[in-house]
Amino acid sequence: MYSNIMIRLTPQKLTELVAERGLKMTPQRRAIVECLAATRVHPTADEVFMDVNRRFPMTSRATVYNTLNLLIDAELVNIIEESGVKRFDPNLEPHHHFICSTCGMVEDVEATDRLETTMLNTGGHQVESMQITLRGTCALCFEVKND
Amino acid sequence: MYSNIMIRLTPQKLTELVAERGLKMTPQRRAIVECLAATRVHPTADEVFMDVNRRFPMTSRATVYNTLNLLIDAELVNIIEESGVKRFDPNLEPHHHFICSTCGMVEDVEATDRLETTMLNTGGHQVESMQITLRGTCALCFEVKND
DNA sequence: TCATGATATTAGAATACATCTAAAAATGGA
DNA sequence: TCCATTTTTAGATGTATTCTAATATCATGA
Ligand SMILES: [Mn+2]
Ligand SMILES: [Mn+2]
Ligand SMILES: [Zn+2]
Ligand SMILES: [Zn+2]
Repeated sequence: MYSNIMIRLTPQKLTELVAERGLKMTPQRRAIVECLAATRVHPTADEVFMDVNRRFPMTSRATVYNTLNLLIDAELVNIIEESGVKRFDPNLEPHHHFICSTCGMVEDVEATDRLETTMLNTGGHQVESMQITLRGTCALCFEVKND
Repeated sequence: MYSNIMIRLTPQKLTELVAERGLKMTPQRRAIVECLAATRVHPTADEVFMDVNRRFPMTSRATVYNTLNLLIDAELVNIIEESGVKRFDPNLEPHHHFICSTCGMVEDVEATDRLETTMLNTGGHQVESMQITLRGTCALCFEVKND
């Protein structure tokens, strides 16, 4: 379903980030990155917090938020906002998203060359990124609805 | 710059909404809708609150939020989330957005037929809408940066 | 017109998510 | 191992939004 050449945040990338910024490697940072690297569900900060605490209790929310913001700043994770919460995306491959209006599920949608070459008139602004969000009803919710 | 056939929220549409839902027409609702109908800046709830209060003091935040949510629910305004705040969009014409990473300005970008006919593989989900967000540096911020 | 019941508005409390603080703990190089 | 520096922590604070319940307004029809 997913190609294994997908560009992703990995624990190795954390090591590089820590090295090049003169930061320190800590179990919390490693646990947060391992959690992100292992998931495709675009977790919220709180979901990361709960997941990390399952394996490494007493990790604080502040550390989770600090680390997530560090990774955002280093462009090793992307951020998606939906219904007032931020979701974190470790998939670095340019891609888009489908969001289910019923269950809130966020799924990756492969980017096509056709759509990347934007024909949009952007009124003289410098465009640096393009993100497409598709909304609708996911296959599962659609099935449930027509039970 | 903007076509005048643009589909927009109008005070008349509020009147229809109020009628078909058995709601009441109030000065607050009218003022909020007039504020939205007159702007192209995609205001936040607080910006609507302040604008409405300039002409109609003592309007509460609760009423602004209630009315905005009523309009969202009736699909007479759309919502854009950016940096943890919701922005409200009375432009009902299908269109996209450019967001300046420097000043936060949100500007409409015309939708093209070419891009509307999505070629994306959506994994069997029912797609109901598609929204493109372009990010970058607006012309003004770019000019300031190269002063 | 006025009374009545339904709906809307209000100020402020409550909630949710995120950031900040400052004291304690952990890290890694000398 | 020591120590300066960085990180973590619990809880406080901030910010955006929703909730509450008392009061005000509206619209209907007697
Ligand atoms: Mn993704
Ligand atoms: Mn718009
Ligand atoms: Zn769903
Ligand atoms: Zn700008």
